[in-house]
Amino acid sequence: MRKSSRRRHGNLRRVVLDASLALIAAEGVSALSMREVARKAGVTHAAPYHHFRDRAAILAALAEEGFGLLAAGMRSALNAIPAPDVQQRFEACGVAYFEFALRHPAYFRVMGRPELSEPAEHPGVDAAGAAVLQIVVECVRDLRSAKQAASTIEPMVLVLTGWSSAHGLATLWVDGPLSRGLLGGDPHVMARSVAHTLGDLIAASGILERLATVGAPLLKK
Amino acid sequence: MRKSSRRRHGNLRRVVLDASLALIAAEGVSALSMREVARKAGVTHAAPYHHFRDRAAILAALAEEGFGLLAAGMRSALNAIPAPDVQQRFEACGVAYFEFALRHPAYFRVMGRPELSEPAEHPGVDAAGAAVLQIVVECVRDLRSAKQAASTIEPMVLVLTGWSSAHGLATLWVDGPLSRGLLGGDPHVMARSVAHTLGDLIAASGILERLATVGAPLLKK
DNA sequence: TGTACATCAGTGAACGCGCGTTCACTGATGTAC
DNA sequence: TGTACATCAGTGAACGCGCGTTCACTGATGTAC
Repeated sequence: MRKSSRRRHGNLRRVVLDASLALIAAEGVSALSMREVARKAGVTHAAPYHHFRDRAAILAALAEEGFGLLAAGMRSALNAIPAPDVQQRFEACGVAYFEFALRHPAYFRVMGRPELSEPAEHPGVDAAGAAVLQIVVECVRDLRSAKQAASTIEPMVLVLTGWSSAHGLATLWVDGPLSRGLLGGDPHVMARSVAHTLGDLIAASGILERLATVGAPLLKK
Repeated sequence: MRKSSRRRHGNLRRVVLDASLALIAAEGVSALSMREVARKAGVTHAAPYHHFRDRAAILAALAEEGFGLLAAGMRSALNAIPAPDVQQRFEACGVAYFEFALRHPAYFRVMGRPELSEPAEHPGVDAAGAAVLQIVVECVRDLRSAKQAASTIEPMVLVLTGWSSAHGLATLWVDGPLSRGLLGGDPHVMARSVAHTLGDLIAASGILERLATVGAPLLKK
């Protein structure tokens, strides 16, 4: 490639974003620096300044893009399931959320640390995040008409569910949007509500009697 | 304070750890540098090297300490509830986990990013983390004998529960111990298991019929 | 179609800064006698 | 109790490095005529 052909890149904004994603996926958000990303993009370290004011601007662009992709993924997962199967749609919603994180760890990392994108200066980020939450709300709303029986649940899966809920709520508070008033609640009440919900669900589902027989071997360990 | 009185600190290891916690709580893990922490500890920038080999050694010490505190908090919460109340104990377990994160955000941040403490060089960290998981497993094991009826659950709380579970599982995979083989499973199976568990529990609990009447106003919005 | 010109994305040198790490040092403390 | 000495935690100077940011510049591209 001749030196001259690198002028008037035309595409640098996208190239910088992709290079940032690669960097963040490989070494974490803290590895993202203007100079390193320029290096990875094959461009002088001052070039990205023509497209992004600073590091936070790159992160904000990635966060907004990521929320858009996540929302699209969840909507597409939901569309693949007939409207009457509300429980499967609810489950698909959670699965899609996780699958997104698995497929796009760099986006997920940036989205999970809203303080890095200086939300006050980039309102689009919060708006894109709110759109995702809206999907979850719709899923739960749809659940109101469902009536299905519980199947067998393995104890270690119950452990994982409980752990995920607790860890997720904690993360959403400590490093996420909950502490910034998203659902506008007291964190202690939230914690007790979620824990109590899981407990109630477990108790009312009749799963406990089955655990005694079906799941016993796994918990022996 | 005379200059001479600062010699033979005697306490610097603890002071450095506390200064690190303050730094991490205020500005995140990436704000922790050897020089900044020394400055905050009121000591020359080379002094901490007599107690910690490098930055990772400080983080490893914090992570191990944090897991110990979390385990102690969970055990103490469990001990406050009579053994027969297994569902309340299960709920208290999740609440204690969250309360820990709320009270000790700096510890929680470090614990949630195991790669920073170079676990290969600091095996005590993983051991301390495993001890916490063991407590959750015990809680679920105890649940096998419980039989209680579900009370009323608010729809937004159900949203929060689902969101927390999905976000928690995703975080535990992307930036946490799950991807390092802790429960030794395929992530896609894990995601489907957790989602299906929640769905099953919701369906089997009979909560759905009640949502139609009790929770309707909240979902209208 | 061909030419002259304006634009502005990318260049490369330069600045000051905080960082990690090393090193010979020094002096407060604890111990042996 | 008093003295001499060994220890080693903390000092402060020094090194090289990558970073963010600025700046005058330059030359490929698009447009007007």
